Amino acid sequence: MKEQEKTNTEQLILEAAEQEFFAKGFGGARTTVIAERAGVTHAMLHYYFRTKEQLFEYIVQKNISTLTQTMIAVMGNPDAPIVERLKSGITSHFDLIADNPQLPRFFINEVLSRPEHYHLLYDRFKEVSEKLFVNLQKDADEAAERGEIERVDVRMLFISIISLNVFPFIAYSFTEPLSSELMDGLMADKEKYLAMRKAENIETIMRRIKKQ
Amino acid sequence: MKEQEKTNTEQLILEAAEQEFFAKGFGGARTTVIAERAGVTHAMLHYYFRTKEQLFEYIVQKNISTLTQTMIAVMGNPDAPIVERLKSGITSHFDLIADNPQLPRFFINEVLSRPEHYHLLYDRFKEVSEKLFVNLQKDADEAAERGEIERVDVRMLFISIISLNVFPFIAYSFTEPLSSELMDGLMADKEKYLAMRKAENIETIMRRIKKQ
DNA sequence: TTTTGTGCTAACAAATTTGTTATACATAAT
DNA sequence: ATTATGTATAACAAATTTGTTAGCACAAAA
Repeated sequence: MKEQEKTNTEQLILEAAEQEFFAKGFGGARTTVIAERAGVTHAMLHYYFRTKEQLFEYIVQKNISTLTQTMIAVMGNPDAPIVERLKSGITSHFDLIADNPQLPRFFINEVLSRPEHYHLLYDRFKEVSEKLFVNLQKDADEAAERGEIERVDVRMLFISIISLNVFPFIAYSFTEPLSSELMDGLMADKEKYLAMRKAENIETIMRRIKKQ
Repeated sequence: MKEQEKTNTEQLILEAAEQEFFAKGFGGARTTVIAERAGVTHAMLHYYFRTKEQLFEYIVQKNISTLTQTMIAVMGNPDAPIVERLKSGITSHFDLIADNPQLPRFFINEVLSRPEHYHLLYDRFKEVSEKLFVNLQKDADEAAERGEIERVDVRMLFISIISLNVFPFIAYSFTEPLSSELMDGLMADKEKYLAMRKAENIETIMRRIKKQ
């Protein structure tokens, strides 16, 4: 049996565990609930994963690369001109988060507070980001030199993009049910709302760098 | 004894509980740890607050009005011209969050997932926000009519402002330790970094509404 | 002085949650 | 056919966490 091919029970446990840990965090999640959700006996959970801690660890490992991916996505395609590069960066980052809407909240809550995980994430991200940051800043500086855009600090831009892209998903459970009445149906159609947000975020960042 | 004047022990418990609940959430927090942090016996916690649930409820109630305040702050001073109004709105919102940096994360994690609290927050916020939204949109529309700013949907602007202001605090524990090396010292001086972020957020929104 | 009530402690009980073990049973290897 | 192996269950044990109780000390009221 290959590494990837997990037994059905194991898969069921992993899927249920991810949902529970994403929803309640490590401290709030209950292994009995995970077992129930997976439709297996409680003992099976401890058979496949000795402890709750190990099961959690597995879920973290499984998702850590996706998160790194999203951070790198923001940097956009280094071969495209700066404006296109940023547009594509924002777009692909937004789309990745849309595919994994619970991921940012999970990592902020559970991973960053634990030094072991934090450092793992940090190392992985650092590996690839350093060059990309320098490269992106160089691109931006050169474009500014040519008068195409304003001179900007790409690290600040990076934080703005992540804020604009991630926060709406973190707060969606909050904003969505509020929407119908309070926001006058702004988010009634989720697909439409997300498309609007994505366009708005691109527009916001484009205007931020636009030469005046 | 007046309502507000709590005994010392009760205060100690409340302060420790807030820290614990903010840090770990309801499920993750332990009443024994709260008691230890407060420097009182475990029985005292149950003496003053019958259950963990009640203690949690108390902390939520205590903080819910602050959160509503922050949301209203974004709307700015309705008497000022639109540009000033938005600038003051962003500034006061940012400053309020800076004073209560753990509040957004706490509410997103703990309150919005619980319908009882969610509805309480919703009702409180709705009370005041509806008129403010209509009023702000009217201001914006009139200014756009006069050619002072772009025509914008203030609800989208509202979400952008909150994203830009709140996310850096939600993710601070994440971004800060990363900063020294990875972000090349961007956040080394916290005060300076926050001032920069605030200015950046104002600049970003101002450019978003600027007539082109 | 006695009584009453409040804040408190220590020990304990109950409940919940995590983790283990003894056992069964199917399937594949010897 | 027998043995070994992996998957499973049910019942149980251990640990953790929450909640309770009996009673002490001390202050204020009767």
